Amino acid sequence: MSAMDISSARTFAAGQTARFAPSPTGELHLGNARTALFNLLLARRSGGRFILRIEDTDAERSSEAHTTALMQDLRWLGIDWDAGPDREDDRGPYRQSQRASVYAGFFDLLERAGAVYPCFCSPLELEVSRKAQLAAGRPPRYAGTCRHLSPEQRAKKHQLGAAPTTRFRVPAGRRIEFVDFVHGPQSFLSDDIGDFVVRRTDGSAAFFFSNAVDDARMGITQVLRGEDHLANTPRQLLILEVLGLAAPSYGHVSLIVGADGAPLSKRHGATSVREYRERGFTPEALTNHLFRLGHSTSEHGFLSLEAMARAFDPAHLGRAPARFDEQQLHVWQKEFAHHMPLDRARSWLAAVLPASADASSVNAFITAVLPNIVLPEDARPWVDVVFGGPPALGAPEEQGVRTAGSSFFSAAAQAAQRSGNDLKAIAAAVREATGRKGADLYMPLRAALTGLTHGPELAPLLKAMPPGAAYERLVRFA
RNA sequence: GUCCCCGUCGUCUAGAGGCCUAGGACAUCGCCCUUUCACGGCGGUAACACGGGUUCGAAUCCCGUCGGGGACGCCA
Repeated sequence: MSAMDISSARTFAAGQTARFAPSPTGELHLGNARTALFNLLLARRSGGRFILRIEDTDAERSSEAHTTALMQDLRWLGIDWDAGPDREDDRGPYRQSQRASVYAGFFDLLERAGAVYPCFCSPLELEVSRKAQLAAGRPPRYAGTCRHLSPEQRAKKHQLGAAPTTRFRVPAGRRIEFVDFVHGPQSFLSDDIGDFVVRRTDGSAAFFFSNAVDDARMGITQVLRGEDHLANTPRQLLILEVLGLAAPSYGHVSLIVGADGAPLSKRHGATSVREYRERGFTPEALTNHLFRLGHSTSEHGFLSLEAMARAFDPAHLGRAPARFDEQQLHVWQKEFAHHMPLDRARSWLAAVLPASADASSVNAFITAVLPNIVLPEDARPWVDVVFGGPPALGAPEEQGVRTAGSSFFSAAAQAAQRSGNDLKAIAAAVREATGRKGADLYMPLRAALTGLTHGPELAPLLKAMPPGAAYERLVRFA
C-alpha cells in the first residue's frame, strides 16, 4: 500500500457520524440537550460529522414553530450541525416529513420480503386487546389478529373501506444480540416482541422504521440516545436486517432525573433550555454542567466545547440515572459569570442595566458588580444602589452610622467634596480625623454609601456612581 | 404481568478480584487571608442498598431480596 493509499484510507475512515434526532413536539428538554451535546462531542472528538434530523412524521403533534425553536436553542447552546434542515446535502432531506419517497422504496422492499402485512385492527380494538391482556396478567402485545389473513380476507377488508396500518412480522424463536457501547452486550428474544406498526393508516412512516432507515441512509455510525430506546433497539435491528442495511453502533445513556430520583418533570422546576436561558443562565454554564451529568472526566474547571470534545469519552458514560441538581448548575454559572468578558457581560446584563447611564459608568458598574453575582437578577438591587438616589438605611446600618458620629461624616463629606467618588481619599480623611481603621472605618462608610453592610468592593462601586454621589450620600449624616 | 436497564459520600462520579483503612470534583463545615460579601489557601465531615454464596482475598464475579427506571402505542 502506498503512502497515498494510507492517507486516503485514513481520511475515509476518520470520523464517526453522529446525529441528534428530536421530534418537534415541544421545547428542547434538558435531557435532549444533553443527548445533543454528547452526540456533537462524539462526532467532533473523532473529527467526524454531526447531523440534525427532525423527526416530524407525526403531523398532529409536530410543528414548524417547535422546529425553529429547537434549532435556536441548540445554536444558543453552541451546538451546530454539519447537515440539517437548514443545511441540506445529498443525504437529506433532513426532515422526515419530506422523506416519503425514500420510505416508499423501503416499504416496497419490506413487502416483497414478506416481512410486513396490512393490519385492519382499529385503535379501539387494539386498546381493548391490550387491556384484556394486562388484566389477564400477560404482556400487552399485538395479538396477531391480522397476521394470517388470507388474500381474500384482506381484499374484503379493503373493500369495506378500512385503511390498514402496516405491521412488521417479527420472526419467531430468534435471539437478537448487539453490543451497546454504553451498556455492553445485550440479548433479547424475538418471542417477547409483538408485531409492531411501521406505517400508519395515513401512509406515514412510524418511528422504528423511519428512524432506523434514516440512520442507515444518512451514514450514521454512532447512535447515542436515551435509555428509553434500549429495549426497542432489537426491533430496529430486525428491520435493518430485512432491508439489508448496515446498523449503526448503538449506545444508550441513562435518563436525567430530578433531585428525588423521579423522572424530570415540571414539578421539579425548569426543565427546558429556554427556561434556563430566560432566567439568565449562560450556555457555557449549561453545557459544562450537562457535560458532567452522567459522564465523568478528569478535567476540572470550565471547558469550551472544543475542550469538551477532546475530553469526551463514551466509555465514561454513566449507566445509572443522573440527578439534575440545580445547585451544581449554579456553581458553573457563578464560575462563568465571574470570569465573563466585559462585552459579554454588557449584553448578558442588558435587561437590568439602566438605559440612561453612559458607557463608562456602565462599564465601571459591571466591573464592580460582576464578581458578586450569579444571575442578571442579582445585579438589579445594585443598579438601584449605584444609579438611584441616596439609599435608605436599614435599622442595623442606621445604628452603625449613628455610632460613627457626625464628625466622622463631616470629614468624609468634605473629602468627597474635594476628591469626588474616591474611596481612598475619603477613607484617608476620615482615618486622620477620627483615628478609626479597619471595619470601624469602612463599615459606616459602606452603610452610608450603599445602605447595606455587605456587597461588592466599595471603591469600584463608588467609581460607578454619578459625580457628586459620594458627597450627597455622606453629607446626610454630617 | 413479561422483558430490559440501574443501585458507591448531599450531588456528579473513579473503581474491570488484591494498588481501596474506597480516590476526585462540587456542595457543606472549620481555620487562614480580608473593610463586608465573594475570591484564594489549608484542613475536616461524608458512600460501596440488603442478604447469601464463589475465593486465601469482593465495591468489583454469581444468586436472591428490596428499591428506582424503561419498553411492551397508528408517541418518539
